[in-house]
Amino acid sequence: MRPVKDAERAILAVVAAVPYGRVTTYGAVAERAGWPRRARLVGRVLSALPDDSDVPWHRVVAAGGRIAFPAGSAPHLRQAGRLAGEGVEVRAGRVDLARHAWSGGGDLDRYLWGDGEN
DNA sequence: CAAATGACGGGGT
DNA sequence: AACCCCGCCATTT
Repeated sequence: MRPVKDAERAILAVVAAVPYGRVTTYGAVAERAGWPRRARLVGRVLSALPDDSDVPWHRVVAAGGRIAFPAGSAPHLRQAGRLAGEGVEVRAGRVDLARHAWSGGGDLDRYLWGDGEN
């Protein structure tokens, strides 16, 4: 089994667990998915998502709360718009992580690695 | 097969 | 804050 496939599964599970109105970073997702220092891999996986995907990719931002897409680009505006729609304030292409960052938490770890399956 | 690329991150200037 | 540079690594040139 190609390792990167496993990573993809875990990464998507983590992103899917980010609550409405909260955000997290590529690095944090990688860490949480069990692939420390693989932030780029997270970006790669998200870039492959179909447009109709239910995965809340817009809740994932770069380090420091910065939106990873070039300012003014279509994807950038799309992400900023979705975040604003959830009550997350986006200013100068970035969000205040201190205020909106997702603290992981909950039953995610058990869901991923916990007892028995998955 | 070597070099470039990118939805990244961190440190230094 | 704004850059620049380098480490990182799967993919694509």
